[in-house]
Amino acid sequence: MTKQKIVTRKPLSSARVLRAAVALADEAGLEAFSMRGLAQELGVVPMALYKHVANKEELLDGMVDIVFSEIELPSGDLDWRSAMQRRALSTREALKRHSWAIGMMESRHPGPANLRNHNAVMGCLRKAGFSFKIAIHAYSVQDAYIYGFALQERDTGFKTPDSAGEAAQRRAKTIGALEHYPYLIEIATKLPESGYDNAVEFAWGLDLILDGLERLRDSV
Amino acid sequence: MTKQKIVTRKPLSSARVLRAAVALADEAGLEAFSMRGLAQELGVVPMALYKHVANKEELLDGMVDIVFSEIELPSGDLDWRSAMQRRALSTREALKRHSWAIGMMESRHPGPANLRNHNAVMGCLRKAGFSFKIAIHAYSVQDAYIYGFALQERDTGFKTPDSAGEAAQRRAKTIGALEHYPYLIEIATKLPESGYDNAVEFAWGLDLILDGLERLRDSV
DNA sequence: AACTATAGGTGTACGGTGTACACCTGTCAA
DNA sequence: TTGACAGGTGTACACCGTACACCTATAGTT
Repeated sequence: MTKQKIVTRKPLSSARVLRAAVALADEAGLEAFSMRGLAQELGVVPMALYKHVANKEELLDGMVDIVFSEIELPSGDLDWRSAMQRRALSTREALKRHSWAIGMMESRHPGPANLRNHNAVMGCLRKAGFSFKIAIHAYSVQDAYIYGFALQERDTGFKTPDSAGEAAQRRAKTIGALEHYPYLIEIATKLPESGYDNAVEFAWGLDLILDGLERLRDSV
Repeated sequence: MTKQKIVTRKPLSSARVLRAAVALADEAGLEAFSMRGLAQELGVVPMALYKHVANKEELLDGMVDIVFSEIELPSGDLDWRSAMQRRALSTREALKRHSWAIGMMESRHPGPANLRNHNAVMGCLRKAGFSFKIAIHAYSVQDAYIYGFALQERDTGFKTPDSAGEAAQRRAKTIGALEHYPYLIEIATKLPESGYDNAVEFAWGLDLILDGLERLRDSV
């Protein structure tokens, strides 16, 4: 009856804080993510966090690097196109799991996973025979597309998985408001019945871009 | 000496609040943009704003629609490719002027300018002969690219236009930290002397995408 | 065994945020 | 003349990030 507390709380650590932070942001969203909320989640007083993280900014930096760490690196065993495709899909998936990270992937102090990722992607392109200049271009288009798509997917996603009835009703109301926009009406009516799928959409655009790059691989 | 105040302040209006809000966000950034700061800018007490705007969310909705209103609509006088190119460049420029809007263009309640814009773009593609399905794809790739590029441009921009000396010094330090990332070192060394230009970069990727779309125009 | 340094959790407090609510005041219609 | 109303004001509340002083339990050294 000496050491044994009633409930010995596992001690904090920056890694544990970071993991909890990612989990909380995942389920609460970035808007509702606060130091105070995180502390509560960890059963601790807000200021306790500051013994393990300098401040919220640095915490966010670390969280973003966790997202980077979940992205598959381009494999050296594959041709460059397949490797790029896999890492693009993997990036989209990571951003779907952690949609709070979408606008922040390149805006924060880069962590080790970030550096490893960028180095590997650029390496894959260079080894595939792309000139430096074209490799930069190729990297830029791909990432712009990936991040931009993630943005759109987040913004146009059906947040509430409401019933088909509700969806139809809302669609009708929307169409009413769209009276003078014939092409928006076309979208509102045809899109739902066209079997639209974000994953398919993403792959389509990615293929278009990779096709274009393939054609340019041997340019200067 | 009855009516004449010392300085008769022009009365507020939602339009004036909105314009001031955009101006303030432009120069202060979204982070530093607050209702209280906006009120001060307008020489008024914070709560006065709420007589003209429901709340901050709705204010942001209106601000984003102002950005949309500054984007050139695709002209019917041009071939679809040129029209798309112009509106893409125009979008990028609007987002450079109002970089606070970058993550918000599709995430807020759409205003009239937003609807007009989307309707016109979709209309341009449909009239150019794209099938509904391909038009959706085409729209999606382009916008993902445009918004994603704006995101990257904002995040990797040289915020402080520091002197060449400082830039070189910082580069040297960066390179030191990059020891084990050969391809990042290549970027850090070659990119600055390669005459990299964001406008050129943007046009390059856009062309690649439009080339791809042109090839697919007559598909189903 | 006694002492002390330190790591890590606590409590309080400050200046910031958005905005609800009651209030006042000047203008215009009846 | 009256009274409604549009629009600016002042106060107050709950929340935010975090600086600072404090306490406490453990580990190392003597």
